[in-house]
Amino acid sequence: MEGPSVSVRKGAWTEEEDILLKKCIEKYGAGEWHKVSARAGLNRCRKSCRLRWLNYLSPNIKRGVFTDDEVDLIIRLHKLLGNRWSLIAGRLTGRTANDVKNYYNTHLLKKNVDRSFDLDPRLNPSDPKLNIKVIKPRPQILSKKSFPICSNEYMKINTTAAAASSTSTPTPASDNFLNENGEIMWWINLMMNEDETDYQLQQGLTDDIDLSVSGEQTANEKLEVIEEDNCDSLGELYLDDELWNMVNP
DNA sequence: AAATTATACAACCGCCGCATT
DNA sequence: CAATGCGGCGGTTGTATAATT
Repeated sequence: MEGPSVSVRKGAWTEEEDILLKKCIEKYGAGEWHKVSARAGLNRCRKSCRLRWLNYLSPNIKRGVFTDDEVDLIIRLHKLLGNRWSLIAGRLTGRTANDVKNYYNTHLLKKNVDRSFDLDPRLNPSDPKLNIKVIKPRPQILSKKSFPICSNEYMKINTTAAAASSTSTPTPASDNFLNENGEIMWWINLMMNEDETDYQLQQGLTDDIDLSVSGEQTANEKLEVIEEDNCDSLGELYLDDELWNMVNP
């Protein structure tokens, strides 16, 4: 069970609290968050301490405006991974998951939705008759339970190695990252090889939609057509009832 | 200049997976 | 096997600040 028996401080952190937390982390290291409040002399819960350190006080954090490259990477990774903010942040040096999430929600999401509605009058969210369903792409395989090697550390190590090796002799991305079942961990490959993008983006949609093949048209062929007409630049599919039934009979 | 609205982002909450007991 | 506690995550909220009316 969680939850303190006595009331703990909430809300914005003071400079004094920040100093206490910093000193504590410097002395004991980041971790054992349940001990931090006692060690630091703070009346804060473990989660609050952890969040404050990871999102604000840690010296590794990069602050300031997102560069064009970072924005581009966020868009591409979100298209692939969906709202896996920690995973996305893991590819952006110094950026936290909270930063990326906030940036996406405030800068990219709104612009994206607005642009989609401009382009297609069917996509007016205020019209209940349309019953628009927003399909956010998600990866096929990401569970740490199923594939423990799927972690930020794993990606950091292996993508770096792959990037280094690919500079001299480019190899197909599908050769680079396989899980223990021999399946392609394509979302990692994509980060290394943009040539694979189109194919993998299609694959990225299959987690949310039943793509059982029926008739002559394969699921991916169906998706290609649907995606072309209904997927916005950030990878979210907007389906009305007719299209929804088509891909999810 | 004041009031209102929009934006940005720090922080909280509830849930989950995993390890330990 | 169940209960418990922990770290971690994503969704959401609260609030300070900026922009607009």
